[in-house]
Amino acid sequence: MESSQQLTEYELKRLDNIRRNDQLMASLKIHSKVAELSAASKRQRVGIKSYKVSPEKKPKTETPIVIRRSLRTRGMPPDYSDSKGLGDIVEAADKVSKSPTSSKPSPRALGPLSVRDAYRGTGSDKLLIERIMEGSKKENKIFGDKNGGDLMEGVSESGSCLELESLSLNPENIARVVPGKILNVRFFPCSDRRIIVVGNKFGNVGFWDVDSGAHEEDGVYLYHPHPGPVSGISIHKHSLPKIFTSCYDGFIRLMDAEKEVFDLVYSTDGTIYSLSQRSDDVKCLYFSEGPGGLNIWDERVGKCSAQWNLHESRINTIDFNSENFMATSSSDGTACIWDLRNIGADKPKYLKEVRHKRAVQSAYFSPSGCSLATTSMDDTVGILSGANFDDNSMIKHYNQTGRWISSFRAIWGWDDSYVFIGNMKRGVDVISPAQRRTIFTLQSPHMSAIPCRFDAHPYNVGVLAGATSGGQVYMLTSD
DNA sequence: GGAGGTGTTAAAAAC
DNA sequence: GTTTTTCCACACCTCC
Repeated sequence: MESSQQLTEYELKRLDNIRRNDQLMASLKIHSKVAELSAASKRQRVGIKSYKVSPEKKPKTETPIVIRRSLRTRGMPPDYSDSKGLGDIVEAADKVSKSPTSSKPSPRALGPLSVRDAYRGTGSDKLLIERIMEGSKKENKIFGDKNGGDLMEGVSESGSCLELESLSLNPENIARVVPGKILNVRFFPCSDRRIIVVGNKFGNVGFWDVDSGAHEEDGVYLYHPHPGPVSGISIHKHSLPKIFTSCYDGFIRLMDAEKEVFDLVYSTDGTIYSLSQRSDDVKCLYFSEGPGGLNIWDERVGKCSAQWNLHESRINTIDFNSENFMATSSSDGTACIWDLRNIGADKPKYLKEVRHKRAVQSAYFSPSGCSLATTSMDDTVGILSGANFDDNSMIKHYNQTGRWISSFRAIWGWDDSYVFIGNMKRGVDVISPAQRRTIFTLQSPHMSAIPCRFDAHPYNVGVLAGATSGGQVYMLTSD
């Protein structure tokens, strides 16, 4: 064994650096996060696609190391007057850092974060960035040719476009994309490719390029752009290289694959619970903030163009149909439909309200826009349909997920025939709104955890992504 | 009425 | 293989 006297000056200096880095990391409380990610990478099973974490990587500008305590975590009500857009960020950072009582975020942490610095993988993410850019160029060309129209493969004019019995899980289509609980899952809106984006409770954003073919990274890429749980992911069909993500800690970032940066779009002391965009508007972001607030961020003016208080408690989802209607679901036990042309600036008035007995986790419009599906902790899935959404039916569905599993959210398939929702027996329940009952349950021996959050591929009928609270993603297909 | 405490639940991590 | 840990939902209970 070498004694310290035999160490070279360089080695001593290096050990000293390591010791000081350890102290710094301990003081910033990120040791646990690193250990967690390293441990997770050791545990992965052979044969299952998984993220791989680089243990050495210590980025210079790491957002998560900033101890940033929001008003909420300090037990104080949110101060909406302090919400800052991009134009005011430097000023906001200065103001906070001068405060003697609050912890001091680095102003750099409030700026853009390079994709390279946010990356946590072992290999290169060059292939992913290339794939995203390729997909974007192709989609933009298609939309240019088709004058912006949507094209869905396999949709027939009448009846359902999907044979339920053919929906299955191929063991090849399983990947561990991030560590921990997934809160959001989205397909990249690209017609000839399956790229799945997820956000987890640690602030990671993971990508799974399903059609990548076998290579070192398994097509799985892990980033860490946020300090807290990722509450929303939005990728507009007509603005493809741009991936918006929001987090509980009050940040909205834009991953621009072209610029290779996670830009900071919006920052607030409030909690951001959900994020959405309208299909006919690429310039505005709709997001929920604090207990019941809903804001519209307008990119053209660089600030919020509207701020409403629509609910008594947090807004869990925001969705739109093509008729200027917006649906919100809230933990106050209601879901509401709003007419955006006539919402009322001061005292917003809903067009329709659905009352559940407990918190409402989601409210999504059907593909036609004529129905609404709500999911509530009161063990029902509500279907609102008919003229003026006057018909309301409540379908029994067990939704008690406990605290470790993300709450269930019923989503629509590729037409108005079916609604998909997870169940506690590691299956996917299919509800028929017409029959007002669960008509089918998809189960697979390969599904080792409960799929709780879903997304239907926007162009490929029968391609359904289910995400679990252990970081796994299942891609069901109907081949 | 609201602050504070607790039970629920499944999967990963640790043993 | 078994036990421990996770802990940013929510509902329900008690106490003040």
